[in-house]
Amino acid sequence: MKYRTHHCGKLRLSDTGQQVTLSGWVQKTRDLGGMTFIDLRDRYGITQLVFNMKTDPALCEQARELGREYVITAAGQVAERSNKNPNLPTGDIEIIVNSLQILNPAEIPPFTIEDQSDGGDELRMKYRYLDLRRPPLQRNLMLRHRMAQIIRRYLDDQGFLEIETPVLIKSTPEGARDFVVPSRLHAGRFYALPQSPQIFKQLLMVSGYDRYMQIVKCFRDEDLRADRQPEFTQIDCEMSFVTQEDILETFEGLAKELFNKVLHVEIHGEFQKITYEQAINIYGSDKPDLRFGMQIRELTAEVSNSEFQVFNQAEYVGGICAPGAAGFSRKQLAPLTDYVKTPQIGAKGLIYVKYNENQTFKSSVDKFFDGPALQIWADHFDAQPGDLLLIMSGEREQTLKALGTLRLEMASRLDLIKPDHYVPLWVVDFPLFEWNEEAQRFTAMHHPFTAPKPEDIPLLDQDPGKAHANAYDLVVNGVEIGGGSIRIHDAALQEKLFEALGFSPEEARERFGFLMDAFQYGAPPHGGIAFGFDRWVALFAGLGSIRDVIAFPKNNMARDVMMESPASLNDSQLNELGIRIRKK
RNA sequence: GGUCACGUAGUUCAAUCGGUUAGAAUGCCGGCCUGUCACGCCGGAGGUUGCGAGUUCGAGUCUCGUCGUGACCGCCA
Repeated sequence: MKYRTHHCGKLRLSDTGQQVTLSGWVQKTRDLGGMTFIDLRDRYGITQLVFNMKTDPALCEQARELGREYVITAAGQVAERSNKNPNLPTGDIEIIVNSLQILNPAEIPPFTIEDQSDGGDELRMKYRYLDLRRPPLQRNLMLRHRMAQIIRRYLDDQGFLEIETPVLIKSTPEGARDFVVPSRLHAGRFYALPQSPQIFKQLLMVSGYDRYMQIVKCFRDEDLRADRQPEFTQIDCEMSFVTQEDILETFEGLAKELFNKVLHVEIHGEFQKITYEQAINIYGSDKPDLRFGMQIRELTAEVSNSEFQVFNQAEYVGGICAPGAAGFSRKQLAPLTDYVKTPQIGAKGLIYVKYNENQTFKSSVDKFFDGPALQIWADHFDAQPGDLLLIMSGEREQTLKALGTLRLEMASRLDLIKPDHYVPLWVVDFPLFEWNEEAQRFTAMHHPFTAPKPEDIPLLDQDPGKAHANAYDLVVNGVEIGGGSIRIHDAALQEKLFEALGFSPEEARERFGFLMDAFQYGAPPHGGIAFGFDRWVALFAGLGSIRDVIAFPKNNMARDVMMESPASLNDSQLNELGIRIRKK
């Protein structure tokens, strides 16, 4: 027998009269008594089957017994409908069925398999294989597939080779926590799963594969978020004999290709570039959303000589100008103040200045600042009558960060963010190091193989915190899509960096000796980039969470609630691995 | 490690200030129905209010603990 001659999205009016066979899932039965309609679904669409009590009562009775999600094969003749359904691509036709076979009955599913399911997140995750039957999820996975194809083709055209790297590797001291795999053949030793193929792609450069790419799983044992999974997919790339400019140009091309082919969005001209420092000062974030303005402006100098102690004692005073928001009532301002004072944001307070339409001012600091003083502030923000200034003060870094969060919050409250609007940009000149309070030492901001800017190499000894790197991120609409750097290709400089990061020479040798050895044998200058593929797909799908662009994701406790992983091992497995579980 | 929210019928939700028999929609089951496509109409079944303790004359509602789910902070080179 033949299961199908066509799929369920295929048949049109022009196929009328054909004898066809379709297979799929019963989406819905509509039993009218004398006749029964069945919507048959596969991943291509829905086709209506029709059964008539008058022409074939036995078959019609059989059709009435079908439940939701039964898997069936139906054969029959394509016929024009007397009542057409304009909402369905196949809505002009139906199949007058003359043979029906149940391939597999189905339990009643715990939620509806429709565009808008009635099921909650928890239930849909537990029955992920049912959720994946729904068209929105199928569209997401198809989008993901299509983007992967475009990426491979584009990079192939550019001469990149896709080369696989190992998944069982060695734990490295820097960066995220490693997922670890015990070795049976070497009891007491462990592999680690790669946080990224970083070292391997650099070794491939040493080996002369001057353009490498891979769409590859990476693993990080850290706490999860809506846009973070313990295993996730990177578009991992590396190039030799290139400058930062060469890399940005190449991958700007990739980004434009994806925008164009997938979203039909044409991005004209070069992507904006701003430095890390600018991003922090103007947007309070290293991944700014440039779909709207409302830039942060510093006011520290302007407010320094007042009676207002809060400002006088602050390292930093700054704010944003919310356009047209002077009409905010007390009822709207109070929750905003509460919002910035939540522990997550950690601001001490929020000062507002209403620049009224009649050019007067009303502020929460009227006691300390008169009209002319506030006018200076307003001018500083290029505020128009009708705007609302929101000011915060405190420690510089923390206040900028809080202002950045407030900026996003206000944009959403004022509805300033247009969907289907995309503003990509490069954030460049990241600091080489950041101070880690917990470890009381510098850690690499990007990773320990990132090259310092040549002019900053002397700073490694004098003031490492001030050194910048040839490191860059691609940011779109406030989402960090990818990042990379020019790498160190000199063994001596690499050694110096390990030293700056606080590794003893022995430690560096133990962990990365093979890399430094490799650099002794003719390492080309090289650099690269890695993109968060899941995030990129989610961005294009218009989703805030990457879960729905991953077929089988984990929940926010890193559990797979469908298969119930992670799970215990039995004693014989543990014995074989030489592992004993410590109680509590 | 921390903060917050939620957990009631298969499902999505409701239940006033702590008050009497925990409701609705949808799904499900049965019946009727020949042009439906959110089919319609009639009827029916369906509940350990996540779990445990406490306060109270009385707890879905308040308190504590616990488990689960989600969001965020820390963390994520």
